[in-house]
Amino acid sequence: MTTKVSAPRGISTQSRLLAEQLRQSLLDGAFAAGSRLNEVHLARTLSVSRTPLRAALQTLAGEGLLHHVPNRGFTVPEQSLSAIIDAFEMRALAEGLSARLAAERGMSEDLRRRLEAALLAGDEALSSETDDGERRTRYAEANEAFHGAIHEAAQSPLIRDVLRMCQRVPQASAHNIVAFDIADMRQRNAAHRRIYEAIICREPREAEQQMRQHVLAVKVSMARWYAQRMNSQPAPEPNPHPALDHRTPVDPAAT
Amino acid sequence: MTTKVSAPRGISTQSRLLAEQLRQSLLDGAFAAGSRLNEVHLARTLSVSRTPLRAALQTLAGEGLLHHVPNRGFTVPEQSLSAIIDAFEMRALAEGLSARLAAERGMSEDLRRRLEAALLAGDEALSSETDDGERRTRYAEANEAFHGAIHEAAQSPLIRDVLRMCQRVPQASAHNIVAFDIADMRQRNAAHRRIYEAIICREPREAEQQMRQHVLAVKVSMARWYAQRMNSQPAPEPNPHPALDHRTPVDPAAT
DNA sequence: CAATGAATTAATGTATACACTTTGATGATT
DNA sequence: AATCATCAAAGTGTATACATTAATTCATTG
Repeated sequence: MTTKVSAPRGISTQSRLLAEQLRQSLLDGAFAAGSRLNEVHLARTLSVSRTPLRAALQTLAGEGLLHHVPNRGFTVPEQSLSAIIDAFEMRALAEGLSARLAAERGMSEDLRRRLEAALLAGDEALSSETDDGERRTRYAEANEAFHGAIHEAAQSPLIRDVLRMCQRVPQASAHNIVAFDIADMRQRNAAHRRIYEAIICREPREAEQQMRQHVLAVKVSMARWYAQRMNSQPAPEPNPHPALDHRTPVDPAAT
Repeated sequence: MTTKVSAPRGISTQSRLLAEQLRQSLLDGAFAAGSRLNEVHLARTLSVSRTPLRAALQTLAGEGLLHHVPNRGFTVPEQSLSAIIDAFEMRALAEGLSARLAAERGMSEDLRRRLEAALLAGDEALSSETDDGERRTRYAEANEAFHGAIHEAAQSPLIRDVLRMCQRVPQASAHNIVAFDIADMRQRNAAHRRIYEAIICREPREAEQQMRQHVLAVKVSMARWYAQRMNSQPAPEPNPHPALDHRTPVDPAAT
């Protein structure tokens, strides 16, 4: 009964915004694995109609972030431990290929600067004397910027999408560094520097090799962390994120 | 008008069937690269309403088989030569990982039989004295069965999806063997046998290595074929498919 | 005549009504 | 009491109308 043109439209469509928003929530683990997404409920919660919501869900299902069963709707897929390991293995190969291509194709001035900035940001995050949480956040950002610049340099939409697919297992995502202690981070940072060198010196094989080892090292950290966590805390609850209980609005400020 | 329940429904939904059908058409190259898909037209052609059609298109866009721009609809992405090469590189790594996991995790009796059957089918296709087209078709089937069995043995949904993503470049698809001559096929078949041996003997590294080389060899064949084709036949027309030629002309001014 | 811009047309995005399927509950029958 | 049939409730799938955005046409003007 509201007027048909209720919300002020931006340049993008509701579907796109919804997809983006939900993707982020899913990667943040806001929805419990295995849980079912109720369309009417979610639509009401987000103040949209079912049509754009469904469009977004279809997209995310295509990306593998959701599972769809014909007359039973969309569910959040549950990831086994082996699935997480596989995701790291795959990501190591894809990131390696990405680094190799970056070394082969060279980096633009702009990208090179971004890469160096990311390295410096990593250094700074490690040397600064803030509290642990803050350090993690800042290192995670630097880490993501570093890898992102390389992905861009590779100039391959396919690899970008493959990497995105690897991150559909949130634990294998590039911005997940929860498993790191400070020593880990230092080692990762050193590895970044070696990768950077290899790319700048245009040594494809070296870049690929270094990058693979780098990602596999992350895998080991993650596996170790998981093992500990499993022992001390038998019920691995999904990340209780801000206001993201699946019956509360995803983001109060989101319009 | 007709009653609402016009078509006899199967166990699946229209959206799913449409997605499947369109995916096949896209992989077969039935739609010209760069062409725009008109929803109303396509819906009429396929005798469905726009809603399930759009659902299918959303899914395919999520898979990367289509491109979507907000108020301009769905288009078939154009693949550059480098994109094709990248797809092979990525596929080589993913298939390699797949083979490695198959070797690590072992094959069930059923899968082993299927693998052997695929090998025999390959042998037979090569030794039989049918015409060339028939031989290709049969070899392509054997090839797909061989790789499919390995993918299944790897038991990794992620890798399966990554491989599917690699095949969104139709030229890099496992069932595309148009570039092969008989000598090529024999070499491929021999490689299959080596891969089989490695997997059965539970030698993960060997399996991975052999598989990578195998796929990269296919890449070389394909590249050679493409080069020839480009010289002799500058206008590579897309495969004219059944009743799906509704194409809206590509804007000639679009560069 | 070229260029610009309003009006027309077509195509996509969204809302909503309705049909179909699933699921859970209720009650009858054994 | 247990089992199964039937039905009600809720949820998903589809059709269609309408809104909005892009593309085209055509007239006006410099």
